[in-house]
Amino acid sequence: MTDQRIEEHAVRFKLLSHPVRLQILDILRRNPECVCHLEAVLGKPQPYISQQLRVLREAGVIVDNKEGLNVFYQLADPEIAALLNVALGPNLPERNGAHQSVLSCECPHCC
Amino acid sequence: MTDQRIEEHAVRFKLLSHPVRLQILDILRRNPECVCHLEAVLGKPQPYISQQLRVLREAGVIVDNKEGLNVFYQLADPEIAALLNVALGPNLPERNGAHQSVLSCECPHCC
DNA sequence: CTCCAATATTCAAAGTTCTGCATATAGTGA
DNA sequence: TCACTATATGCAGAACTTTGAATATTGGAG
Repeated sequence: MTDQRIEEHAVRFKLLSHPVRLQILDILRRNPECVCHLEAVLGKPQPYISQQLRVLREAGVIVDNKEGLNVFYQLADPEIAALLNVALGPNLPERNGAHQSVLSCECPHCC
Repeated sequence: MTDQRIEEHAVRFKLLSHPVRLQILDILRRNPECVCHLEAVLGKPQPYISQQLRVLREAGVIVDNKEGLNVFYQLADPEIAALLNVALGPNLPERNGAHQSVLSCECPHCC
């Protein structure tokens, strides 16, 4: 294992070592979601969510998808998905694909 | 997934997000090793290695085993082992159990 | 074009982690 | 006992992260 490869893996783990980012990834591994949805679920201010999304986006772990005014993010990294499966448990079929609407989110997917 | 469980997982990932700690864990998942061995392999000062070992020990991820003057550490956390398997690749049978002696380490296991 | 809603960016203060260095402890053998 | 070797601890400055607040951008509706 070269030093550089170790360093890359450490950087990856650092992305997962922040509670809000970890929770975002746990949500996004089930479905693509818009920022307002994450804001509603996590109960954190929108600029704060956007900042964490930026960190994940710039690391290549998630990708964004614009739909009108809304931006939908989704997990785009199979290795991260595998780590989440091991750490948090598998992304169960009944959760998978079943989009959970959230009262306080008014985006087209929730309403 | 409760906030507290997310927090616990984030703390776990943080342990793995440091290059020296990650390298230590990658070595220890193969064999128990003494501090002088890690010092020789990693090329870092001994107090620095001991400090990172302390972080891992206090988190319950490794345990220590005194043999005379030497202290041998080994991985003691199956979940961390599983994460390392996914991230760094499996701990291969031919590596497993075959202790790699290191020239600059003078401990009883290396000499 | 103008306004509004959704998201992104910037910046700075507070907190945390990293790292090096000096020093402490504990076990062993003479 | 004393000296020596292996390991552990404490501490402080530098570097990095986190978080909040203000502000900017972008796209759609009217």
